Amino acid sequence: MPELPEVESVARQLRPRLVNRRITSVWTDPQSRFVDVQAATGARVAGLRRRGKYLLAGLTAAEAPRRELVMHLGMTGAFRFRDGDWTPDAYVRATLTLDDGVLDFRDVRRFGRLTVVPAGDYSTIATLAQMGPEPLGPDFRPTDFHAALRRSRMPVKAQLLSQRPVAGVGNIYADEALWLSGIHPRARRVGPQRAARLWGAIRQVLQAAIEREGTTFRDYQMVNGQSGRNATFLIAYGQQGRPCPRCSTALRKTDVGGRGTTYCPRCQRA
DNA sequence: AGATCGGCCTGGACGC
DNA sequence: TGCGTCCAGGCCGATC
Repeated sequence: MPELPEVESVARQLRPRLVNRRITSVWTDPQSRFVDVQAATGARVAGLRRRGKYLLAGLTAAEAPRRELVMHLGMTGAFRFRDGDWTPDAYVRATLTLDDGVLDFRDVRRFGRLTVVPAGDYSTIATLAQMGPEPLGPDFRPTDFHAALRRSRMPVKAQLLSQRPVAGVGNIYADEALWLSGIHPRARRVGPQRAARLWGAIRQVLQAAIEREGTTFRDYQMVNGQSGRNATFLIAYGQQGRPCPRCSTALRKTDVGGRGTTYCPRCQRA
């Protein structure tokens, strides 16, 4: 489940090997969620950045308007270069041939997406178009965050997963941040003080996870094939039945907005 | 227009 | 052993 720290780790490994390369040909699996990726053929990759859980590669080509290759890893997406230890793989859904190598997009469950759009035009990608501020950037401020949470009556966890109040938080880090800030995932009203605590908790759990190159719970792998090291540091996500480190109450698993949710029934308050 | 819910997709865990 | 069922969940689109 690649969320912001996982996608950031992928971006850091992908960037030096993709930027300034020319894409000489493109292959995509017709059964997967790919749109206009052929339009990347012949272009040069001018830059690679992360926005929430998306990777955005700027593309330049002679006699053509600027475009962007938008990449989302879905649940099981991973990029791998065909290096020395490469072997054929039935789960490769797309291949970008570069002027100096071959980059595969492997995705067992086909939730990943690759799309080429006019540069900056995300109108066909609603989640990206409506995405909230980067949680580790200067535009993410406690007061604005509180105001954003007040604009909806959905449970706070569902709001986080919507990507609108803040970018890049998924199921793992939502559970972690809500535990850290002592807020019940089903809370529908979060006051300014609790919003500020959640603001800080989101930044804290994401920053720590980036430093450990993400959480590998099942499938997530970096471009070099390695796993992230954050899984053993999780306090809430997937830890149902274990004692809460704050109050020793057994963590409970429930369902919020159709997503598995683990929380402390005693010290996370609605 | 916002909220809700089912569908997508596959492998793995589990029960009988 | 083998089969069936359920679960994981980011995002999208249909529907209310």
